[in-house]
Amino acid sequence: MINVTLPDGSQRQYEDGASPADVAESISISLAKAALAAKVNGELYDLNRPLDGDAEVAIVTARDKEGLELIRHDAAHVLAQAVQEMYPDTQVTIGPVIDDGFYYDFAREKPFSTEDFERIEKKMEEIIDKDYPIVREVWSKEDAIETFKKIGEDYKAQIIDDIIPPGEPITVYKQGDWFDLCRGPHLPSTGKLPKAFKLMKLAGAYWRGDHRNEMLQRMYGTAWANEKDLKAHLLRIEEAEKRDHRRIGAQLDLFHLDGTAAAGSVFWHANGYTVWRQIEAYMRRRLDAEGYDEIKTPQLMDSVQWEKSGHWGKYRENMFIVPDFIPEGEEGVEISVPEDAKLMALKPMNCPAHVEVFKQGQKSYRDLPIRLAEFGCCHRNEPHGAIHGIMRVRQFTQDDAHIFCREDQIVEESIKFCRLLESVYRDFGFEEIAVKLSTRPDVRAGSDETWDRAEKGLKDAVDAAGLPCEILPGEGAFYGPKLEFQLTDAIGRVWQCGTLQLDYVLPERLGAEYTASDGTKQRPVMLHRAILGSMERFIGILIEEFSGAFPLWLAPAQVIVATITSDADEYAEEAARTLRAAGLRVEVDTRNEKINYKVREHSLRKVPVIAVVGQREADDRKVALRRFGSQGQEILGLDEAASKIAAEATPPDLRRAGDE
RNA sequence: GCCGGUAUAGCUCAGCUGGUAGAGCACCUGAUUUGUAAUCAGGGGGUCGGGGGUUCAAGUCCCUCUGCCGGCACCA
Repeated sequence: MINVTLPDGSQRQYEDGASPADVAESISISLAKAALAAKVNGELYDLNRPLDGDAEVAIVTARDKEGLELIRHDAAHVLAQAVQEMYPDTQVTIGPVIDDGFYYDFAREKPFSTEDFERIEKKMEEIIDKDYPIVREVWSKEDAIETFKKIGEDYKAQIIDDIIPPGEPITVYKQGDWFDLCRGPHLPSTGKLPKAFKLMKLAGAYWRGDHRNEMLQRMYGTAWANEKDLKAHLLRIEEAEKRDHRRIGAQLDLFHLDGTAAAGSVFWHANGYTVWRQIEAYMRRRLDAEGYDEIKTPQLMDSVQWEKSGHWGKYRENMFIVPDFIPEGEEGVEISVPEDAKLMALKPMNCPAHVEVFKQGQKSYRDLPIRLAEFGCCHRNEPHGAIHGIMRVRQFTQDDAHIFCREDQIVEESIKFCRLLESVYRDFGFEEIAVKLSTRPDVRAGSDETWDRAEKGLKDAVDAAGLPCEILPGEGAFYGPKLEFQLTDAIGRVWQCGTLQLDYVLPERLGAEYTASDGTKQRPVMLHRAILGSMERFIGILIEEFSGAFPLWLAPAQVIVATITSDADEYAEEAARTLRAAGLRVEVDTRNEKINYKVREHSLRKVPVIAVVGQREADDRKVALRRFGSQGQEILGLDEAASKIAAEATPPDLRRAGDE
């Protein structure tokens, strides 16, 4: 007999060899029906896998996180089986669970088409209807490799060969005639898989994620516990697409992109640039208050400078090179660059230039830390497939700064930075920030003691700012560890925004030094840091975060004064003057249109406040305010309205200053 | 850069098996002076992404280049 402890603490006895399925059945018929797998002493078990002895058992159903993952994992297997039955010339590779679903990578000469999806889904449903038992088998590594090789599954054989240590057994799951290498666990049979899945997209993916390998065909799918959840998910995607910054950027006339005229560079329109200017002004105030010195450095620098910094050797293929010469010859004639032309490069980053500024004159230990900030416009020749809206561009402006400090100042400066970043993100409405700490890579500069101090310094800084942090071992730059601060866009794509990187190397390479208290020359440590990351990316994320309905302080047009009849035109202009005098961005709409039409149009533009004026308001010197997102109206005296809206439109940092 | 898809009016899109382009919105003109999410009528606008080919004839078929979209790789 074996003793089983259930999650509620109660105990039951079972025959030797009993499985979680027996446990579920003994509890209730409905639980037996809903059971997908079990947690046995914390480890996930197949429902029919016999218990090894006394155990704590929790039955997993579709309502558990693990249950949903099982469903998705099985959906991937059923997909693979369906595809191989329909296209026998296909090899399977891997098919993991991801957020909201799964994917499976197939190797096949001929490309699949999304038009095949419907037929594949039908085939998957057939496999579910056949209700094949899913059977776990334990094979030896050698047998497995031989078997998979024999049936032409070279990728599988390779996976087993590479991943499984010699002599260790592997598990194989069979469903009908089809089987796959898999750690498991799985559902007891294919019939348990809810018909609440959908194939979503087709994409290329390199075998093992390495671009030197062949490209496989990846099928993405989504799978849920029931049809209702699936529908809800599809609806969420649809809603998220409406928030796409590229779409809203066009709708609200914020910016445009022209891949032919300037691939990967943004044409900012007045509306979008107004948002930019508010953000820039805000950041400038925050930096001023934190003791930064704002500077401006050259766009083009001699290649010699980039050689010194090390960028020329390592990152040249991502830099825009500009030969410094005067073209000769007739108009329309091909320009040839003289061989002896000096080469310049558009800056891909600001650091070397900031070191140059630091190096001017003598620096004492008393001067440190020196914090040099720049809204630096950088160019990077990104791979074409990487460009994405305004999130990943080839010309972008960083809210960059470099802190030159002594080693004993690192922790304090890092803490100050994390606190500032946290406060800034909060001001923009971001509560959840993902923080990653990338630690020392195998190949690195500097001693272990230095790395110990640096990594601890960054970790202490994040902790002090009260931010949760994930460690990415070995992901740091060769010159130092780094913190990355990530935000998520509407579709769930994660973007790096803020960063803090410790650097002992560049000051050395470029010869930055200060005079220490004992009169010796010392190297400063350099902290590369950005809060927003790039203006472009950050604004892109803001657009998606707010669906284009910016908070009042950021909105391109804050108030629209809209007339009902032309009798109120003159008063509308006066109202606008009053509102503008209060510091607001105001537009007037005196067009010969119905008020319904105007309200609709400005609501679609997501203008925060519509001030309606008709004869009544003109007579009483009032305005009827309608807020974006609400139906009601508030009638206020003109002066009162101006001061009230202006107070609401105060940027968060100035509001705090005003409160104190 | 790689795999797949895609490109028609300012925008969103229609245009079957080849027979020299169409809708809605937007825009312009006129009428309408209107009280909180679309007033009515008329009008203008496209060398169908570029180049090449097949054909009596190409938006439609083929090749190629470019951009864009979805992934992958990359992201100092």
